[in-house]
Amino acid sequence: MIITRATEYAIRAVLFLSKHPKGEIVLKKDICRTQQVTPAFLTKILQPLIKNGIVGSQRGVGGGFFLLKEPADISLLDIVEAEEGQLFLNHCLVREGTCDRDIFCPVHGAWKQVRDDFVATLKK
Amino acid sequence: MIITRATEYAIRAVLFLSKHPKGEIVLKKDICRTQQVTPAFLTKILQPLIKNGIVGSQRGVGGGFFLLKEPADISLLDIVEAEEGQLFLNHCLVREGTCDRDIFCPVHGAWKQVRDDFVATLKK
DNA sequence: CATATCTTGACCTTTATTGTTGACAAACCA
DNA sequence: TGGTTTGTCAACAATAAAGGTCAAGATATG
Repeated sequence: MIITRATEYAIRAVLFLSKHPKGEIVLKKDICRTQQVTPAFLTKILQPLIKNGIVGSQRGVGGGFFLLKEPADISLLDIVEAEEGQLFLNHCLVREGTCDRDIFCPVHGAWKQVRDDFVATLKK
Repeated sequence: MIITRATEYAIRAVLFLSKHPKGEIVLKKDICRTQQVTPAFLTKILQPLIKNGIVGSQRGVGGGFFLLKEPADISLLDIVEAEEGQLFLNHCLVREGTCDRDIFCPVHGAWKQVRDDFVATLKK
């Protein structure tokens, strides 16, 4: 019940990118140097962010990465879900209807609320 | 970012125990039968609950397990923390002061709030 | 075309989860 | 007393997930 290091690095990378002027391209090695992560691993971590339209990339000489959104419009939830997939907390909630206990299980509703509250807080 | 199966079984076991009259001893095999978990694994799962004073046990003929608290006084957080240890969500929060970024990192405070809210919801 | 840089997928290592097993301790009963 | 039932505990094994590396390929620049 803890976010992965990949997610943690992703958050730091976005934070680092957000400190640069909008549209400015940041070199991978600059991110690595400041965030203490190897280039190979950072590459892997950035891909989900790119796929989810949070970060943009540019190849070739002078290429690198940059934010595609306003920093204020990026929530922790966006990054967490980009890296780890949709957030469920509890196995029963993974697929609605999978858990045949939802009708009588008093905890089912509680988990749903916990999840929803958690997601709501991360969105802020 | 999901609870383990061990925690999930623990919650079910507590739920099952709570359906029995207070103080009534429930056989391990009855818990196993109804919750689809092997006796050996259930034994392992129940130990942390016993160590944390949530469940009591009785050896010998007619022995088994029973709740030590009123069901209403047991929160999901009690069970989750018994099984998985204290909840942090984020590595920075694992040990206060470990993360030298807390002074300038805008996300640090956010995670702390997310964690606190999450814990508060689980307590209910 | 040569170089810099990102992309992709396969691969490897380490750690955590999910169980199982067997020796042992305590309660009960005859 | 001694056997039976049941919980306790620590070690072990299998599997899954996380953490991380690498090399071949694609694309932009000059």
